[in-house]
Amino acid sequence: MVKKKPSMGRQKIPIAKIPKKNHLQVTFSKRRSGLFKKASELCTLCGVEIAILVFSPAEKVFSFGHPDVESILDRYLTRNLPPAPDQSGAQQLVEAHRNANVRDLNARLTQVLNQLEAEKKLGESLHQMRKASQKQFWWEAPINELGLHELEQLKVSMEELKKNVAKQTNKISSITGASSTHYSSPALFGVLNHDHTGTGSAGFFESKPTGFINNASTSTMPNHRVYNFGYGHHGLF
Amino acid sequence: MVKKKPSMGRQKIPIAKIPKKNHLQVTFSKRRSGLFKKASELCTLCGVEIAILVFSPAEKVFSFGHPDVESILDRYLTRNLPPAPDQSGAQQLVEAHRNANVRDLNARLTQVLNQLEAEKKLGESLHQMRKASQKQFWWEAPINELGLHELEQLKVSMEELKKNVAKQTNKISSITGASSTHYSSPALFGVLNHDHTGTGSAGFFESKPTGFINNASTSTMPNHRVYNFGYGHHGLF
DNA sequence: AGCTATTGATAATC
DNA sequence: TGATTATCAATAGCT
Repeated sequence: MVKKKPSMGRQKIPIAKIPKKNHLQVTFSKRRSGLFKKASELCTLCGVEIAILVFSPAEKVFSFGHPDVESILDRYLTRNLPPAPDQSGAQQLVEAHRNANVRDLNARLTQVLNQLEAEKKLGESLHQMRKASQKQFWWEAPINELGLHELEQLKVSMEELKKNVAKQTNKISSITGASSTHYSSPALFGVLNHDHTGTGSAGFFESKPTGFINNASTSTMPNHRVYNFGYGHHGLF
Repeated sequence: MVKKKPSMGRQKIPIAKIPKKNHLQVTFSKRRSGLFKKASELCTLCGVEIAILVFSPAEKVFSFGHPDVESILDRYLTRNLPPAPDQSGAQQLVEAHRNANVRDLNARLTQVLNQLEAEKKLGESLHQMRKASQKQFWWEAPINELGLHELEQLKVSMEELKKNVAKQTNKISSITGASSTHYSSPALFGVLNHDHTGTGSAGFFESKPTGFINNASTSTMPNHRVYNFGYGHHGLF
């Protein structure tokens, strides 16, 4: 019998930046198509409109849109558009967008600062916890070296933390009138909910080239004139 | 003997508009979450920037963005819009100034976000440990429960946090201007969702046989903290 | 690009 | 809306 060599098959991978460039490229390609496929299914199943923009590190743009990217961006940007004096439509859009951007930035900054304050409290609790633990830097030791005693200490400490968390949580909740959602990812993602008039969609993979490429499939564009708003990178892991 | 009723489990469904409204709503919610999660994973794995806009039939907009929707839309729009044709020098100055402000804001925001991210990761790590600890003898198999990767993350997170909290705190304080530990600028926004919000249910270490997770979305929105490591979130509006 | 072994996502159900 | 289970779908590692 010839010994077959079944591939190792899929293996779990940590959700962290893939180090090997070529591997990353392959994964990017596969997962991007997977993402777009998911999006298209969601469009069909639920009759929603979706636009996805992906900026690869290589200055390429991949976009997905149903019915098309531009109309969705317009809907998004045009929401609550403040009346602007005399400007071209396009300029108006950009202008409004920029203003909205500044407002959002300010709002977010303040909000994040608040949140940070809360998180810092948590961190402080952690600090206390650590102190409560007899072993000072237990987490810096290999996990397998942790003994039963240390782990018991950890448990006690976490109970302490829980109380602080609950307290802090109440504080936050009362300060802010929570009533919205948000999502987050490695760095963080916001969810905006807006009232908006719109109708269901009809077609599926229609595209509306307006000078850009875009389809329900992948589209790319060269990157000219990068207007960077000063964004760094993410990645603590 | 009561006959058990194992669910039929997942069944294949045709990719066509779901007729039943409530069913559609459920599917939309689930798949939207899945889509956003996939996107976030892609962000992390490949270091790309992604924005997703979803217009639900219910007139709502759900957006996902890393680092954030606005900056990505900016990149997309500025690339596809022609440079402003004719502007007065003064206008240009105003523009530049405003852009500088935006850049500063973005820089500060990014900085704070990075720290917040670290804090959140730590919180998530603890959350995971708590969950694992609900099982009686978690310390006997912590590595299996959490996974080596997660444990490594925990370690890194805590080291990161320890180093940053004090340092960043000072930075933030100076940026904010006056107050050091104070919830300032109550501008015009307001929801702050905290990760560790408790529902008033059992605490961290209460021995509830049934696994429970503290969720605290205030209104009608889902809480996606259930994700794996590194899933923090924040609110916007 | 194709092929599988696995992991991961999710439809059905409570 | 959240949790659980049984399946189905996506994809990591190879060729």
